[in-house]
Amino acid sequence: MTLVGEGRQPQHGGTETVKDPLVELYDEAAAELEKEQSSLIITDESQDKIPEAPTSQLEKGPAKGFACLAPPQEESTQNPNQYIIDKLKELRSIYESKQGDTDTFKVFNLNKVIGDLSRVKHKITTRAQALKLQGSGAKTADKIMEIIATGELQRIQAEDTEEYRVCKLFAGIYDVGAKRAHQWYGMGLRTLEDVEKHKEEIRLTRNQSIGLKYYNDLQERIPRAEASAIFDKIRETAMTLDGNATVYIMGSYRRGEQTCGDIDLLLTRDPTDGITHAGMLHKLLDRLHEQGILTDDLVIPPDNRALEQKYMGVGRLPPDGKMRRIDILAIPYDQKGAALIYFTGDDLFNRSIRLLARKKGYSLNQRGLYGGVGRDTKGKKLSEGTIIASKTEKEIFDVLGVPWREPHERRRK
DNA sequence: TGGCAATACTG
DNA sequence: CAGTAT
DNA sequence: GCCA
Repeated sequence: MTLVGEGRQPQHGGTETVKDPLVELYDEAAAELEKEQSSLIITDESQDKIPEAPTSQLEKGPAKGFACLAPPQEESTQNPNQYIIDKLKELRSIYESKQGDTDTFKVFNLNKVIGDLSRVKHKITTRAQALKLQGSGAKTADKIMEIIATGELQRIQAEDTEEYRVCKLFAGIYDVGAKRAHQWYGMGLRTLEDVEKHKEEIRLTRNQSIGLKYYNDLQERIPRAEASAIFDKIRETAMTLDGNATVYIMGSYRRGEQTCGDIDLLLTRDPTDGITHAGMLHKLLDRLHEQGILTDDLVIPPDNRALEQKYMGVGRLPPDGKMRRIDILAIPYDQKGAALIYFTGDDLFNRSIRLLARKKGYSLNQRGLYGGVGRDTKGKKLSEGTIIASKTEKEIFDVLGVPWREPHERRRK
């Protein structure tokens, strides 16, 4: 066991050559890591040999567009394009609240642009520069130029309607998305009080009621120190159940962010003594309820003996902390690496690295990296394939030729 | 012009 | 299956 | 919305 010392490592593994002109940046980033977060996350990254890559579709590494291959973002320095980023985020928020299929991908695309924009260190002033950003085409470049020229974006003002605002309010309720939000708007609802008042007619689900009940608390970010305190309590409780339990805190906390959207925990246990964590999650949940840490369950794992389970719920720092979203993922010990990647995110990084895996003939999910995956002509998965790597993050990164990225380097901002 | 990550739960 | 969530 |  080493403390977060997954270690930095060569630029690429496997057979691919990912050219990376900014190697120095990695070293700088590495030098400035080793922060408080380290002490809490214990990752056992044993150095297993890396299996050979399957016959790859790609001769040379993908040239661009993979956030997981891009150099880490600079810390602290105020971004010179912040005002552009802010406007694009507003636009993204509008697309998010729409229902159409294409809107989803506009969001997807804007995420790329915003990601690249927050990574770029020079101020964008020309259309040519705007066009160079990843995910930025003619339309986006025009928008960026408009923001530069006027400080505004007409598109935003046009779409900033009552319906948009109300739907955004509704979609803040857990288990309410764009569809239901617009549906309720169409029924004439305008406020959270309206929703409460008409809960029978609109057949508010159990989870939506919970989401509504704690609306304000759940909208708030969680201070890092509080997340840490909740994590400590839960870990202690787990340790009383089984001294060999392993509990990690993941998500935005592991990425080193100062506030977290929710608390993501990972639960597992080294089975070398013949004992697994089977059944442990349910016991843990019971204790956490007794302790007043957990107050409401959103999704309880159906099979309490399974090694892989996902719990979603609401809880707080007792006795009277604000209500927080808490997820606990139990996973088989040997899938720790893949689970760490999945649960650490961020989502853009995950999508990027999964896309890269697929392009190289693998498939990556929360359980591991698979080779020999059968896919139809459209890329739809037909067969599972065989597991290639899953124990450590590094092992998976190596096979994919992804330069090592510390958790705090996996965020787009 | 089709694809854009991959998977699980609820009603 | 549609919708939501991670 | 962008890109292969």
